Amino acid sequence: MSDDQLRLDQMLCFAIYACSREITKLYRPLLDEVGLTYPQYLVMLVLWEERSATVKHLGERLYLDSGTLTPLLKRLEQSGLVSRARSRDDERVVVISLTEQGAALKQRANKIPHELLCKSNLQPEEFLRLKGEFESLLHRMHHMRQTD
Amino acid sequence: MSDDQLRLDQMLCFAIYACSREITKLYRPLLDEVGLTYPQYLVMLVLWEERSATVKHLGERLYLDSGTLTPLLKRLEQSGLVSRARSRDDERVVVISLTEQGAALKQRANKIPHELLCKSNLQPEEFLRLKGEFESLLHRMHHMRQTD
DNA sequence: AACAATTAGATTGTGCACAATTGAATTTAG
DNA sequence: CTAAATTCAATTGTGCACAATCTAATTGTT
Repeated sequence: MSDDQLRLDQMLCFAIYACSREITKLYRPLLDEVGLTYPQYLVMLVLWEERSATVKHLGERLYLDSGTLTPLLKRLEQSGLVSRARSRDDERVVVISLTEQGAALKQRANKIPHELLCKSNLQPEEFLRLKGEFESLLHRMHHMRQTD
Repeated sequence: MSDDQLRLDQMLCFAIYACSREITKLYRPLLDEVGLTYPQYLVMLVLWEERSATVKHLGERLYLDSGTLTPLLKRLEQSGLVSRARSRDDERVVVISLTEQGAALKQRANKIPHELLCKSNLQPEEFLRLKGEFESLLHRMHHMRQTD
C-alpha cells in the first residue's frame, strides 16, 4: 500500500507540471510570431494592463523573483519593448515602462488568447471552471507556503 | 473588448504555470531531505515502478526529451542512484537501471506523498477529483499538439 | 544624529526545458 | 543487398527558475 503511494499516475503534482509544459508548447508557435517567450509574454501582459510597474510589483503578480526577472527584463529592453530606470523617489526601485514599440505589440498579441482557446477545443464555460479550480489551488498552495 | 482578452487574471495558462511552480516549492523541503530535485524525483518514481527503463521510455512517461534527460540522468548516476548502459540488442538504446542505493531510497521517499497531501490541506476525494481534471486536460493538450 | 534592521534589485551558481543539430545504429525500400 | 529513411541518444545554445549572497538605499530605534 505504501508502494502504491509513489506511483507516478497517482501524482497530482505531475499532472499539473506536465500540463503546464504542454500548454506552454501550445503557445510557442503563436508567441514566436510576436518574438516573445512565454515568461516574457506574462510580463508584457502586466505592462499592457498597467503601462509601467516596478520589478517588485511584477514579481508579486507573476510569483517570480529578481533573479528571474532582472535578466528577462534586460532582454525585453534589448528587444526595445521596455525601458528600465531607477525611481527618483526611491533609488532602490527600478521602474519598468512600455516603450512605444512595446505598447504597439499589444495589437499583434490580441489574437493570441482566442487562437489558443480554439486550439484547446475547450468550451468557454469549461475554460472558466478549470481556471477557477487552478486559481483556487494556486492561492491555497501559495498561502500554505507563506504560513508554514 | 479585445483589451480584456489580454488581462493576466483571465489567463488559464498563467494559473496553471504558477500553480505548478508553487507545488514544486512545497516539495522542495521534502525532496532536499532525500537529495533529489523535483524532475529527478519524477524519474525515480518511474524507476521505482519499473526497476529499469530506456531514456526514450522515461521521456514518454514524463514528456521530456533527451536534451533534458541526458544531463539529469548523468547527475543521478553521479549520485550513485542509477546506472546507464547501452543495450546489447540495440546499440542506439540506453537503459537506465536502479542501483541498490537507488532502490533503497524508495523507503525514505515513501512518506513524501502523504506529507504533501497533509501540507496541501486537500481532502482525499478533492485531491482525486482535481487529479482527474488536470489529467484529462493534460491528455487533451498533448493530443492536440500531436495532431496539429 | 547614529546605527541597526529592512527593503529592492542585482549577481552568482546550479539545474532544468527545449529547439536544433549531430552521429551512430537500425529499419525500410527499391 | 544497398541506399535512403528513421530512430535513439547526445550535444549545443538560449532562456528560464530559484536559492543564496551581495550592495546600496531607506526606514526605524534609540
